[in-house]
Amino acid sequence: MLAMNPATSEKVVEAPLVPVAVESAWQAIRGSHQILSDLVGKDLSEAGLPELAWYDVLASLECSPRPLRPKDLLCRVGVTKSGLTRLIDRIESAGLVERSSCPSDRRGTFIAITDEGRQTLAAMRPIRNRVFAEHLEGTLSEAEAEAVSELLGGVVASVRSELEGEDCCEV
Amino acid sequence: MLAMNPATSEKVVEAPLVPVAVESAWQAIRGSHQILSDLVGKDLSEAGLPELAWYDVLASLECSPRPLRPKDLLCRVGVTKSGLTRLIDRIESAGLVERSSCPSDRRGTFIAITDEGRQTLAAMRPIRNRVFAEHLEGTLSEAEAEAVSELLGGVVASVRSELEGEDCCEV
DNA sequence: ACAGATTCGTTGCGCCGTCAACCAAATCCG
DNA sequence: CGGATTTGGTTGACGGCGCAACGAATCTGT
Repeated sequence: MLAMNPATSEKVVEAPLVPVAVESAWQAIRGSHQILSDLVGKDLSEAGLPELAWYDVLASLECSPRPLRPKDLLCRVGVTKSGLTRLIDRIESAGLVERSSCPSDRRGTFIAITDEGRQTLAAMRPIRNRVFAEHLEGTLSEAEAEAVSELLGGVVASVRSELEGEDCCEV
Repeated sequence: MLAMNPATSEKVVEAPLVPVAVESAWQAIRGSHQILSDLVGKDLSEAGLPELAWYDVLASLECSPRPLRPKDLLCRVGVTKSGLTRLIDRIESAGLVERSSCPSDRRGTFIAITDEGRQTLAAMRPIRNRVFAEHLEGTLSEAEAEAVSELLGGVVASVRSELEGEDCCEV
């Protein structure tokens, strides 16, 4: 109702106009994230791992050559400091990790994966992989997966660099 | 340690082996989802919209030609029945939507967006769009966004069709 | 050396979400 | 029709998470 004479004005709106492609890309990201998280989370929880985040913690701990501290884990899991404290509490009381004190910094805590934690992780890994293998078979070729990884990885890197060390860090 | 003679066995492992591209695509999906949700959620909440999900509800209600009921909204937002009930509770007590009874099915409830809800949505839309415009500018071209939408949209559709009407439906 | 600022991890509080149970209404089917 | 099943939405109990405040340890600058 405001644009009375479109022939004389090239841009009648100055609000940022997001192309439909971006909008639907965003919806696709949300959708795929939710559906895949659900799938993996459900299978893992049926196999005995209560939360998807446990997997991230255990995997990060196992593949790291040196002992990790909560602050190192912060970037690998999508929670805040306090959330991480309680997450570790739970995993520890399940016997999969162990806290120990860090000698070089007496505020710090080392989080170490236990043998049981390693066994659990070993049991969960194929389950997790099977979900991807089964549900992406024939839908997302390796080349396509690489393209997704390239494009979205670029987005993540770009946004991270804009925020310039606000908090995150990623793998 | 098990594969003693790789020359004579083509496949030594039978556990599903997920290609690295799929793994990193998954990480990219998670990362981009988290970082973009954070960005949008933070901007919207600073502008007065407490949760990102409110936007989805309001937008769904506004663009629908006919009145919607909770069960219709279930697919648009990533929550369960009970979660949706309470979500609507909150939005309603903020005055942005209104419940009314559905005449054709007396178990049902109509959720209608109020004028205030429409105003709020109108105020939020450009804020949300600005986030994408600013942070994807120069990082994700329209063609690339389309590619992402195509690939991940395909994944979503494929998985949904496998699950064959388990629950979700999507836009 | 020392006061102030910063970092690391924990904790109290409140909000939000799921699960399971529930009630009411509708649908199915002999 | 009339009982059994299914569907739509709400509620109670419970658990996870973020925010803000805290205490302890470290770092900084003079």
